[in-house]
Amino acid sequence: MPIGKDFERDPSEQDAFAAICRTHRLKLTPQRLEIFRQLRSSEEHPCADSLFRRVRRVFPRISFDTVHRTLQTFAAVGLARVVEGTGIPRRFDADTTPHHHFWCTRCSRLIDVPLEGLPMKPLPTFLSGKHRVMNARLVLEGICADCAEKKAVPPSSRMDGGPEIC
Amino acid sequence: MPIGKDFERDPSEQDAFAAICRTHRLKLTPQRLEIFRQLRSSEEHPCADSLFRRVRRVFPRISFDTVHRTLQTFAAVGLARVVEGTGIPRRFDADTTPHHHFWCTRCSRLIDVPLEGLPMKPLPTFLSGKHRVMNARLVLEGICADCAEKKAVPPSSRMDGGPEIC
DNA sequence: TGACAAATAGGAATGATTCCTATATAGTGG
DNA sequence: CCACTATATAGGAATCATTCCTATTTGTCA
Repeated sequence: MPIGKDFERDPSEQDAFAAICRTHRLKLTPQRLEIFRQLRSSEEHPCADSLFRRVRRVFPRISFDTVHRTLQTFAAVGLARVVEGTGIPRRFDADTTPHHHFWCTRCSRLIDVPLEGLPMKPLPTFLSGKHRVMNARLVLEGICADCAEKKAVPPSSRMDGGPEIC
Repeated sequence: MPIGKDFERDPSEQDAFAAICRTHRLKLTPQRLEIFRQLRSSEEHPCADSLFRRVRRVFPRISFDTVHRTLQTFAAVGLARVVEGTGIPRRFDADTTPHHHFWCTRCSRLIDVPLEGLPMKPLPTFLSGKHRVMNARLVLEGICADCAEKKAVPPSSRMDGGPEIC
């Protein structure tokens, strides 16, 4: 979905981004603006390294960490979304019957969600008549009840050495 | 969903697993059986390292690689599913309006899927009245049209050095 | 303008995953 | 039951994404 093109040519682009930054109390740095521009103008759901290579053409001294961290910031304030690659180690399920999962983004716990809660339509065999669909994953993200309770207690202070996250 | 307990006590467990292995032309090794047992009897969607630590109690000399590779094999033949952590680098999307994605498991391309294709019900605010839901991700997995075409050509033999996966 | 909190650059450290190679073993046919 | 072969395993090394650390720089606000 090409949101990018119009935004790119819009002379008030910087103003718009400035407003968004102000809303989220983010400092308006030229690096951030460029990272945002590049992300907005790309349609292929880029990874941090891909954006790093592009932004580096404008800011040759920018570090990968800055790009990566900025993207995380964008995701945290709702300026972007993480589509794939949540960063946690691969998690397996022996139950191959259709069901969904809830993922606690704080403790990484995964909880089964039966289909009754969120019934899914039969998957299309082909997307746009071209791409073959083999499988689907629906993950609800949020904070589990346990984490909501003990939100003030950092994991490192737990007596049992912290939760078994997987 | 506790599939595990019954299976664990079932004396024909080994026979069942042997049959499955035969179907998929996998050799029936004691390591594989034990990994399968442990995965089946766990309800927390474990990662490879967690299973490695458990299986090691039975096979002290087993290597992490064996556990990890075996889990991948199970996923490939449908004996297990990968719930989270697809192993690819984080991918970002500046389009935060509700939509889904199709992920080509061969070339890692991500393609937008508009809601019209698979309309999603409004998300529950709380799951089981306890877990707060903030977001949802629906990813359809499969093989994209491009990859289906050039299936016989390994990526390394492409003249352009392979696709830009992100 | 000056002070301060936040952000950046650069590099090092971490952690998951994959690769490599020698050895072992399950499955198969004689 | 034996030998053969393809497959699987153990162990360690290499790779790759991500995160951490620290000194320096820079927006922002008074």
